Amino acid sequence: MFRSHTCGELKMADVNKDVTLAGWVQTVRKFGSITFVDLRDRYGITQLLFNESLNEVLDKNPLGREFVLQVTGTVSERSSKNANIATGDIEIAVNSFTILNKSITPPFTIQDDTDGGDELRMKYRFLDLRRNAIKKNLALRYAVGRSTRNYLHENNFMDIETPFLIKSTPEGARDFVVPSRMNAGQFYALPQSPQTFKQLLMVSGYDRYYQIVKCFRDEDLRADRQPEFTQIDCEMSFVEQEDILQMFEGLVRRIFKDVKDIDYTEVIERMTWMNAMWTYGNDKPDIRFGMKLCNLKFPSHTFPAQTDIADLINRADFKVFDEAETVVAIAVPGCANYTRKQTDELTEWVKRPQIGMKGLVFLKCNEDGTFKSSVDKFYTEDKLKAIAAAANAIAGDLVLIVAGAEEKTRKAASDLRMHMGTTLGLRRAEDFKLLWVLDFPLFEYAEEDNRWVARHHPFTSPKPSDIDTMISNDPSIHNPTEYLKHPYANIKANAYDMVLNGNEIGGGSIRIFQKELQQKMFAALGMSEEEQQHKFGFLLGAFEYGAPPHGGLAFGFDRLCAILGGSESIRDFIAFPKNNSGRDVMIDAPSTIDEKQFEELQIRLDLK
RNA sequence: GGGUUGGUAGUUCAGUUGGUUAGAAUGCUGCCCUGUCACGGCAGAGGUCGCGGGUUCGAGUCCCGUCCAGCCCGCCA
Repeated sequence: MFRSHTCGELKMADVNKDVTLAGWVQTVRKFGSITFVDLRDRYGITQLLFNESLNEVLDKNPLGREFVLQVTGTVSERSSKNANIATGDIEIAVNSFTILNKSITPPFTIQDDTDGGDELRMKYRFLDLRRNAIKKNLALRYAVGRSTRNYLHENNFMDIETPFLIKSTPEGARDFVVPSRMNAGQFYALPQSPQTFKQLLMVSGYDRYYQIVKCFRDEDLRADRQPEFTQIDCEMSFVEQEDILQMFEGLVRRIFKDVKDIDYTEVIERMTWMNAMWTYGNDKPDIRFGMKLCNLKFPSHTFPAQTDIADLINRADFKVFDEAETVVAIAVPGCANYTRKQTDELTEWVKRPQIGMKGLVFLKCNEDGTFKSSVDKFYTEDKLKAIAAAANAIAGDLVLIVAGAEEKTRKAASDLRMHMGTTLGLRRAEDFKLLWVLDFPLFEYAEEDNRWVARHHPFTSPKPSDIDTMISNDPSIHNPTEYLKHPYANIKANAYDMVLNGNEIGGGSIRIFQKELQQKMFAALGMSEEEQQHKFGFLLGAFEYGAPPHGGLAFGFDRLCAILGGSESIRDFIAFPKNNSGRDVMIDAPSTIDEKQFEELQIRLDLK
């Protein structure tokens, strides 16, 4: 045995015990003839005391940071204690030591507040992983995984592995492809999700399946997106939407309890997609704070159930509003005293290409009951008051108004709302609020191909009440400019997303389980019968042998961990992540391969 | 594909209006130090200012291009 104890467990009760520890040298503090060494391992840090007699040996064998050291000694009470670490009451009076391995000087400090930048930390990830900050994140990830497995196991779910070398599918994200040597000229694809396999398992009767599984998508990356990521993938048979929502509310509550010791007992709010877009301009709203959208003007077809209040702003000779398709306001609490500089900064913020607005109208609701706006010359004080009232602004609020094309403006209003929420400190990392978004549209219109694409995926079932509409109508779009009038535009999906603090953490749907409806779906997406057979013949075939009604969902495991850990970026919740360009800078992948490998694959490289 | 911010010592950064020998902190090396725990003190080493081109008497600084990294938009069924 290299050690009798870890570096995190010795306490006052262990005083006078003879122990052997092994770990890495965190710091060396020399005081003439005595030396303190902090020894670190996965469990903590223990202070070692090298006394006068050992110091001479130490001088001949000097220790450096990250040396691997084994020491034997006696646990003793410290004369001055350190309340900051768990073992701070004791130290080890070292009798003998062995340097198990040396280390060259690390390129950055192995500390909570390391001096290393992201790029360097990624290149030396094996050193970065020694840091507490990352260790804590990986421990949290492990805890989320354990909690998930326990809950699903207790609820009769069975973990079944599905293959990674599968078939490329046309819909959805770009596939990562793998050439087949034994089938020259043919390629596997890595799964974007185990979707069809878990549906086949339902056909096979494994009525509660789960897997914590890697998925692969060859798309551009973000702080919260990696080319390979992990999903908690679940599927259930003989269920309706409500059964699934309840089962996985239970899972999330269990995770909150196990991992964060939070009793999330409150009712999880539910909102239709239409309502989310109307109220927040966003299909994954952060509902921890207000600042709801006030729709001053909107195209009649987008929200048919809503009352038009455009008269409030129209025909005031203010061209921006008169000509805009959509005008949306938000009331920012307590910001009426914003200076010209601050409002100018907000204007610049919405004019950035990422937001793309032409400008920003603001209306200050002063504490004294007066109003001051950037459109004073177009609107009377009474009108301004009415607009402020419509936006639910009270004295002291700053009303921000954006105008333009529907989708862009709604998104800008949502982005502005989130921006102000962050600015005002209303988005605290340790406050958690869950939300279900329901009734997504089943289809989206793809202008470039003049056809429908599945908003979720092509296996999603329409709402039961919309099945008839789907079957009895021709999906083809004869008049592209009026696609919104096509019956398919209004079909709602039996799909649901779980949203946490403005992040989509999971999503799923009740699936189509009848062959005919699935074929209708494929046809609606512009797939010929031959294509359907070629790409999904196995699924259609399986549906002929008694497929049960089923549905499921998948959680984004990395993202869920990051949010629970209070981070926007998922990278530090993944042991070996990739950078923005999909590179692993530690192992330097991707990389070129040998000519011999190309020969075996019968592939010739001909880069454009 | 686009926007934006950055690239200067091992590391994290500062660097004025274009002007003498490019600085700080930290890390590293050496010496001193018996109670530190961000130990302290003294001394020292350490730089192709990402790369290429241009403007200029003179460029870390200005211009053009390019590469790399971070964040965002598009994209992500």
